[in-house]
This record gives sequence, C-alpha cells and structure tokens, in this order.
Amino acid sequence: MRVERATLRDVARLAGVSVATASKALNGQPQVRASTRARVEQAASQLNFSPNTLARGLITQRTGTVGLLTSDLEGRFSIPILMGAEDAFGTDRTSVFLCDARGDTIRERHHLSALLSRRVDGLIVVGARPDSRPSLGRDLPVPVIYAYAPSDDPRDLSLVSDNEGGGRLAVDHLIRCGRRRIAHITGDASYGAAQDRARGAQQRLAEEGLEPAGGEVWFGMWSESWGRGATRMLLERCPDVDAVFAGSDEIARGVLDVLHEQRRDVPGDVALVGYDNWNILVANARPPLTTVDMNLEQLGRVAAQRLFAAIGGTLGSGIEKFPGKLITRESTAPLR
Amino acid sequence: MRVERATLRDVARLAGVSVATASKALNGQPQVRASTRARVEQAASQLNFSPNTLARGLITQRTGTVGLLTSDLEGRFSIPILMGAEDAFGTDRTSVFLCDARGDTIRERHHLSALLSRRVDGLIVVGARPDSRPSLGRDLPVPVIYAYAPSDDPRDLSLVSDNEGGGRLAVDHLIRCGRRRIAHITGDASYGAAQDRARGAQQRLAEEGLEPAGGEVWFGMWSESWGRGATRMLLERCPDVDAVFAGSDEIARGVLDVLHEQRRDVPGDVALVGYDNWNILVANARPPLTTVDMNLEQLGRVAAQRLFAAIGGTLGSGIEKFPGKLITRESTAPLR
DNA sequence: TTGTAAGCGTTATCAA
DNA sequence: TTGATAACGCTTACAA
Repeated sequence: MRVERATLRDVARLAGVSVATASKALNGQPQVRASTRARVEQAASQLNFSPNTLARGLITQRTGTVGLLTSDLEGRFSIPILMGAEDAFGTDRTSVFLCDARGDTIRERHHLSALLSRRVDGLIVVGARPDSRPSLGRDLPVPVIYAYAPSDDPRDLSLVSDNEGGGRLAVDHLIRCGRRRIAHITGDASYGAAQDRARGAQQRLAEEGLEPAGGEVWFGMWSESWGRGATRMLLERCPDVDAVFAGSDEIARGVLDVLHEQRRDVPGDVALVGYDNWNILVANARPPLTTVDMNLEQLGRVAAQRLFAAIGGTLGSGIEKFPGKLITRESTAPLR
Repeated sequence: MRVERATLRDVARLAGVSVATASKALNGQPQVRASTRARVEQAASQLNFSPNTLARGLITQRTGTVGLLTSDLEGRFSIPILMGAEDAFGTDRTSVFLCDARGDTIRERHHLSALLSRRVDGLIVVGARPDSRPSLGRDLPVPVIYAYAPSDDPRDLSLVSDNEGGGRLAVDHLIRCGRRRIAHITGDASYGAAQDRARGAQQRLAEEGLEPAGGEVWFGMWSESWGRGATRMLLERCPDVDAVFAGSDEIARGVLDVLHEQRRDVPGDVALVGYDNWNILVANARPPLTTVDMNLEQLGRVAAQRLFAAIGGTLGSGIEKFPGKLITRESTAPLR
C-alpha cells in the first residue's frame, strides 16, 4: 500500500485557509490566530503532511543537509565523527550524506559533484590517515571542513587530533604508575601520527631524564603481528622493561599476546597502554586495555558547529588540534 | 573565496540560447543541433555549472537519493551494506543518506520523517541484530527494504543472511578436514542467529552421525571472554576435541587465546572456524582465522537493485535469505 | 531545431 | 490576521 502525499495545498484546503496562511501556521510565524493555527495543524496531521524540503530549499537556499566525504573504508574514524556531527546538528534539523570515496580520487570528484548538485549546505572531509591530504580547492560554493586528516592548503580549516599530546598523555600516565623503563612500539614511520605520538612520548620521558626502553622508538607497521614481533625483540634486548606504550590498539593486542606467551604479568610486571580506544580490541583484551581516545565524536561535533556558523559567513583557517583523553582500564596500575 | 553558483539561465544566456534548449542540450536530448549542444556544454563548463537537483526533483518527483536507516552503532554491518548499495546505484546516479538511530525508537521516527521530507526515493532499514524488528508500517510513500534484520511484518520485503546455511558451511568444512569431535561455542541463545547457526551446524553433524563435542552447543555471550571461559570448560570435559566452530570472530579470538594458553596447536590439534569475517579480528589472529562471511555487500547491492526496481512499481514481500561464504585461512587444515 | 510558457511545492512580499 | 502573487531553478509539452 503506497500512500499518496499531501501537499500544503491539500492541507490549506482542508483547513479552509490559503496556502500562505497554512505555511505561516506550520512554521510558527507569529502573525497567525491561534485557532487558525490549530485548525491547520490538525489538518496537517490528519493528512500526514510532510513538507517537501526540496521546494523549501529552492527558496531558502538551504537544504539542511551536509555531506560527509570519507576515504576511510572501514568507517572506523568516520563513524564517530558522523555521530558527533549528527549530535550537534540535532535530530531533525540537518541530515548527513555519507559518501565513501574508498581512497579513489575519481570517485571522490564524483561524490563531490553529486553532493554539490544536491546543494548540501557544507562539507566535512574525513581522510583515511592522519596525514595531510589534497585540498578540495578554494573555489567551492559551500564551506568545507577537513577532519582527522588536515588539508594541505593552510587556508582551509582542518580539525585534527593532537597526537603529540596523546603520546605525552600515555607516557605521563605510565610515569605516574611508577614505571621507568618504558618502551614505545608503534606503526609505520611514514605516518605523521606515528612521529607525533613518538615525539610527545619522548618529550615526556626526557622531562624525567629517561630514554625509551630499548634505546629507540620501535617503528614498524600498524598491525598486531608487528606488535608481537617487536615485543619479542624488546624482551630480548631489554628484559627488565616495565611498561609499553603501543601506537595503536592493534599493536597493543600483539604486545599483550607475547607478554602472555612469555608469562609476564600485565600490569604486574609490565604495564600497557594502547591508542584509539577501539572498543572491540580494547574491551575484550585480557586484561582490558588502558588506551588513548582521540575524542573523534567531539571533533565531529565541533566540525558541525563550525560548519553551521560558517554557512552564509566565512570559515576560519589553519589547523585546530583536539586533545585526546586517557581511558584507564586494567592493563595499567601503580607498581606495587 | 566562496564562489557564486551559475544557474541554467546563466548558461543559456552565455551560450545565446533559451533555457529550454540549454536544458535539452545538457540532458542529451536528441532534438538539439550538435553545434548548439557544444556551445551550451562549453558555457556550462566555463561557468562551472552544476544542476540544482532540488529543482529537478521537484518536477520529476525523483531525488536520486536513498535513505539508509541503521541501528547498528559501530557500523559493522551497515558499512558493508552501504558499500554494496552505493556500488549498485553507481557513483553519481544515487546518493545515500546514512542515519543512525542508535537503537532508539524516537530517534528512528525523527530520522524517518527527516528522510521522507527530503523525499528520498526509497529506504533501506538495517537492524542492530539479526532478529526481526518492528516494521516501519505499510503506509509509507516510498518502498522500504529491510536488510540484515527482517521486519516483523511478513508483507514487507526483508533481505537476510542465511545463518542456518552458514552454520552448515562451517561444520561441513571441518568435516572435510577430517575432524570428528567438533564443538560449537556461540553467543546469546536469545538471538535467532545463534539458534540458526547452531541448527545448521547440528544438522550437518547429524548427517555424519555425530554430536557436538561436549554433548551440547555452548551458548553464552557474543564476547571474547565467553570464548575463553567456554573453551576452558570444553577442554576439561572433552580434552580430545579436534575442532571448534565459534559463533562469531570475537568468540573465536577467545577460543584461540585459551588454546594457545593450553599449548594446543591450531590447526594441528584443534581447527577453528569463526563467523563474520571481521577483518581486524580475523586477519591479525595467529594463525589467521577461517571464518564465514555473511556477504553483506552483496546483500546491500541486491537491496539497492530491488529498491530501484520498486520505485514507481511495487515491491515483493517475505524474507529472502542470502548464503554466506566460507573464507579459509590458516586456522583450519586437514588432519595430518 | 529552437523558444514560450506552464508548473513542481514551497516561502516571502505585499496589499487587503 | 489573512490572501494573492511572485519567485526559486529546472523539465516538458506545445508552438513556432
């Protein structure tokens, strides 16, 4: 049973008023008598009226619609950002178009023009990795905010996670737990995020007059199996290590695996901190992992707010960094 | 630099033709002289013209837009379905609105009306768990397809994964590997999916005259830690078990963990099959896990096709089941 | 082959 | 407080 759609005219007719009045009544304009408004509202609900936002958008030049253009296949970063944005927009005011370019520039251009022709009010671009990505250009008719991965054009506005601060946060926590021989095992050295987290970690270590356990930061890959491999090497070179800061939760899971294998107690012998707060990995670990949360939902929320403020006006520029937060679970504890 | 938007009128003026001719030229209508078309196209690209789909939609009654209403917080199931749907729709013909109701009925109604007032051409509803969910009702102005979680109204069309077949697939593979003492550790017994997978598994076992190792199916929770607990009990009650079929990859990771702990070789002593093909869990396991893939992308693709066929026409009804496929990795191998 | 004009469902500006 | 009426940007008969 497909149902007919009522238009404002139908509502007006049923309520015995003009279309103009019906419009005003439904949109809460003040110059409408209360009884008239009631009649119109009654008619609207009776007809199950749902205003056509296309027609409205044609006039108001606003669609109440935002495009979220992502390249993050698994939705791991985009989903929390999407949530935050939806949150900030409020449930029924603005809807979000999610398009996944799957890391393909051509597909990205396609999606971009599809979104523009649908007259989105603004765009949020979420990159695949936290390094800078090509700007969509400056000649777009709507404001654009880059989230997670900054634009390579400093005139654009980018919202990113503070990786240096995150690294510092992790190490600071380990130091407060009384650890002194702290290793850092992390991902691909070509990622800015890996470098930044390592820098933050090392700075905090240096403040205590410490060096990373094993003498260096262990760069490698963003995988569980690298976490395993690195940990085996680490335990050999530096058997008295008492804490590991892993550059991602995946890596942390690998670290944990080998620590178990070698009968090291976590956190008794070795404390462990991950990065990402990826629930599936972190909550199910044994013990559950302390980790750094990048606060992506807040990032999405702010992106939405900035975008709304910018619609019709202008946007700021530059890179805005968002602090992460440490989520403590059982994999870290004070040294007894 | 915010750029002005060109309208069809601007294009027509620049090309020295009427709006109607410009429209025909750009839309590939045949009754336009080639040279005229060229001139119009040239003007359009010069002005960076992007047609306003709102205006077009107002006339054609089609927006080229589909709503994907999900309740699956993490996007674990919706993302592949979204991908499949985007795929089938083709890059620039149709865009997808993704809305997450977060399991909240009120939010779902909100999103629904937002989507309807945006005049989506159709809806795909993805449930949070593979049990039946309340129908959105029959009195909607657009076709609706339920994916993953079927509607509780048999007059709706639902596309779901064949869990019974999946269970059979897993056990069949283990049997072909020469295993005879096969246990099934799975999630919450209140989930239809758990029951269905168990039924498929037991049927296949029965065909070989076998019973599940340990005498029963181990229902519990969809978590890694239940996988661990159940495996400990299993190994005690039935130490000669030579295969485990886990009801999810999460559970499988728990099983694997305890098998390692108790120095059982996988797949040498015990073969292991998971369910979901959740890459992060499965690819990083040691060894990588054989698992059942629910084929959600295909489900999304078909949902999109059905939806398109239904727009303007009518939809079928009932529940359509999609077979999964077995992805073999190193956690299973023939008994030597 | 091109142009004129009507109309899609709203909102906004007036005048009544 | 209400109602004609003109937009919004496009497609589509129909006329030229």
